Amino acid sequence: MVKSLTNPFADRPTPLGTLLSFAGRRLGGDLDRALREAGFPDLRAAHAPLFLAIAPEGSTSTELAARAHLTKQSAGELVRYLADHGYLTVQPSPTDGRARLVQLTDAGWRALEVGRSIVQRFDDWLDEQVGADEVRRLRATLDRIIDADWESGASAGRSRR
Amino acid sequence: MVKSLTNPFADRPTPLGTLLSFAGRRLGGDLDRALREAGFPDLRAAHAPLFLAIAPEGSTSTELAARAHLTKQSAGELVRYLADHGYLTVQPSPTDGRARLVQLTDAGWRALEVGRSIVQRFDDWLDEQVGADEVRRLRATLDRIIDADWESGASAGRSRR
DNA sequence: CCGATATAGTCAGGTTCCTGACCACTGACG
DNA sequence: CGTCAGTGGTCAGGAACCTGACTATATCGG
Repeated sequence: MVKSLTNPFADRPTPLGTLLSFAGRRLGGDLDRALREAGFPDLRAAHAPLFLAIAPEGSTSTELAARAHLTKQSAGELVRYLADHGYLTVQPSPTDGRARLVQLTDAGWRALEVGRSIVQRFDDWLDEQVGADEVRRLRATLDRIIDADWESGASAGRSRR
Repeated sequence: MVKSLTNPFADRPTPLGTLLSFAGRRLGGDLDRALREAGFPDLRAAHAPLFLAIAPEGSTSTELAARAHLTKQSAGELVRYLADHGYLTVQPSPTDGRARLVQLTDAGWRALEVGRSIVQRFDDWLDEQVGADEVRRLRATLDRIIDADWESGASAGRSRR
């Protein structure tokens, strides 16, 4: 049981995008739970890419957005949340009047370390399940999909984010 | 440019869940766009697993939720939307007074066909990019992740959805 | 030095998911 | 044949994304 999953009728395989979303949600939920159990109930999976994108000397939220593949709006909201919860500070940039510089606090650095070890634990589990080699392939294929450029013909619309 | 992606500092690899979510969003967006261009501006990627989960004779929305890996609430909302837009009908089950039976309309069947061909087009592109073999591995690994059971020790909490 | 254009960030509002709490009906059992 | 655990579905509310429109500052070209 539990084996049925999507699509028992028809020969149609589940669309890859759907499958990726399922898997992403699954892992995200697991990470949320692990963070809660580790004593960081106010941190969630969505914050991970942000933490990883912050340069030691600080970054602007627009930089974070670009590196974390988010819009400026989403990044800005997450930054506000994390600042409110004491994981980072935001101060005006000394060199650019428009920009605001984001930096990790001590609590932020601690959270980053804990998060890293949790993620490591999952990676280890997966290595064991499917093999480190397979995991490498998986990452490579995902990278390929993420910055694919398959609009070939069609609607002209260039530009992204 | 555009090549940097997450995490240029530190040795830390992007968490796999994050990567999966990026890729899923990316493909989802592409599918949305393709559907719009194909003349179905009111259909989105999120609807795909639902269409695929509907049995020819009809299914209840709770069945759809289980097969599409969603909560009853999410499935119910999507069903309402698709019914409002004429892609499916909802009628009381003759055999169970609580249940409501969901079926595809003619428009629903047409949309299903179009969607299938769009997804096929992307699958072909990906096969060509990374090889059919690689894609098979990818699907297998994703399936593995989706119904993984890695809570080993910890918090006892069994049950899921 | 000034106007055009680009960039940093915000505000408003929508979509797709989720959890928790609840009601209505079913079906089994004592 | 009446209670009641189980299940189908809804309501309320929150999280993490998005697009589009806007303001304020920066920078570049003449």
